[in-house]
Amino acid sequence: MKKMPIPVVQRLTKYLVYVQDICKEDIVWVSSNEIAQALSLTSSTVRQDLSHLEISGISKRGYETAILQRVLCRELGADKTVNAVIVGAGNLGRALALHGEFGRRGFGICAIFDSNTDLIGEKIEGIEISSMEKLKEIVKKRKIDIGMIAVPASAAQSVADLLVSAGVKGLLNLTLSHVCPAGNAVVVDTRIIANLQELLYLMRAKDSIGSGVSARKT
Amino acid sequence: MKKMPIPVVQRLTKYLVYVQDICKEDIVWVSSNEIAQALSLTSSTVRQDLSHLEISGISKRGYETAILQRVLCRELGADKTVNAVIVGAGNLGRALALHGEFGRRGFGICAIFDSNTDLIGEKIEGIEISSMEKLKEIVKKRKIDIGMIAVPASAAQSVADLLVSAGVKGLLNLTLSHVCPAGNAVVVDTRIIANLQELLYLMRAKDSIGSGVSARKT
DNA sequence: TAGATTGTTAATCGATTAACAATC
DNA sequence: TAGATTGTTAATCGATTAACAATC
Repeated sequence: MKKMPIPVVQRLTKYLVYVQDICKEDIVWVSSNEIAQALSLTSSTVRQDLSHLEISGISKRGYETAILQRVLCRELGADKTVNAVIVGAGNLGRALALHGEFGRRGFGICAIFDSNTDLIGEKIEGIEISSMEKLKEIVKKRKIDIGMIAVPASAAQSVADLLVSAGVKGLLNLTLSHVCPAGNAVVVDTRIIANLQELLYLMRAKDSIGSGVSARKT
Repeated sequence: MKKMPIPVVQRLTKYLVYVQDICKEDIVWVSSNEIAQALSLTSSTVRQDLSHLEISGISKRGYETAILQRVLCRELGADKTVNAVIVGAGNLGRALALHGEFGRRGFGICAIFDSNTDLIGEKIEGIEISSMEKLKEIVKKRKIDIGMIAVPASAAQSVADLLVSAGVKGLLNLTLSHVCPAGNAVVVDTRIIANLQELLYLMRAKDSIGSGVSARKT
């Protein structure tokens, strides 16, 4: 029951989205095979993953969608609101603040910080941009758990350190550079640009566009 | 030399960012151990990964940063510009269009599409928002390779199908729902929200915040 | 009952780590 | 030369897949 492997956790987040969808369509039962089909997985993987949860399926029917949704929510912590702040009020930071999905998923953006003093006081979605000097105070006072780093790559590490010293427990790094997990905070990278490069590699691997480097060896 | 595992490709993108950084600082040599330290890896992993590349290090010195950078660029296709379009001119789509990092990394945003006719004609960073009806034509004419999906989750699959039928070879899915790879296009998910849930799980696993569900079993 | 689907164990597959000879 | 670092092989570790008895 304890300590799921990361790949399992990542798939659970997919199951949750899918199950929420079909719940809305009033589908009551779902089998491991249906989940697998919908998410391009195998039913074996799905059953293996779900075995980490406090849920039992029923032969010939599968899993009750409502229960599955509830259990997944609880396991992923999606049933509680978590307080987060965004550092960096550039395009990315703003998009995050404006992106309604966070709120819907239980992530409450409590504040936005930026080092550009011209921006201080401006409001985004009702959330005021504050100065970096106030970060520590606000994070402490409002019991912020998560900091999202949306600053230029070169500032990422110092912002991470500041957030952790202010008491944040988890960091979402939207930068493309590596952030060393200071203290015992956890860091997860979003890696949008790395994802694009990964995509490019997969595309070329598939039908060998480009490069044309014929593995000269011997 | 062919077909690297995905985890290796993902790390190569990190190496590239790091090596570009230290190149700018005029550092000429870097050892597997230094790379490992900087990116929270082991030197063994780094050497294993670099063995997939057409590069040789030198005992006692390591790898020449300039060469390493060049080889990584080539391997990841980061040395050529790739044409991409964004579908969805909401907050996320706009942030992507405005995010200079794409351009700097060789991803040229050629067009933005949206189904909201009120937005057609508006310009973002000099790129005009076009109607969905023009997608096929523009993708074909401008030889677009990559489509970024920044629409509501419910529309993701149909947008994906449209992009693929227009000739796109790769899809970056910014939605939180699963996109089935149509045709032989490749899909990579960014999963920002899933990343947040993963982060939350890791945070709780670390110092057991929340849940408090004591694995009742037997 | 017959057939479908779970839950779980065992087998396979793949990735990471360790170790060490080669080499600069 | 001595010591550091590569490149690579082998060992370990972990995740996915296959298989199948249990069960509804």
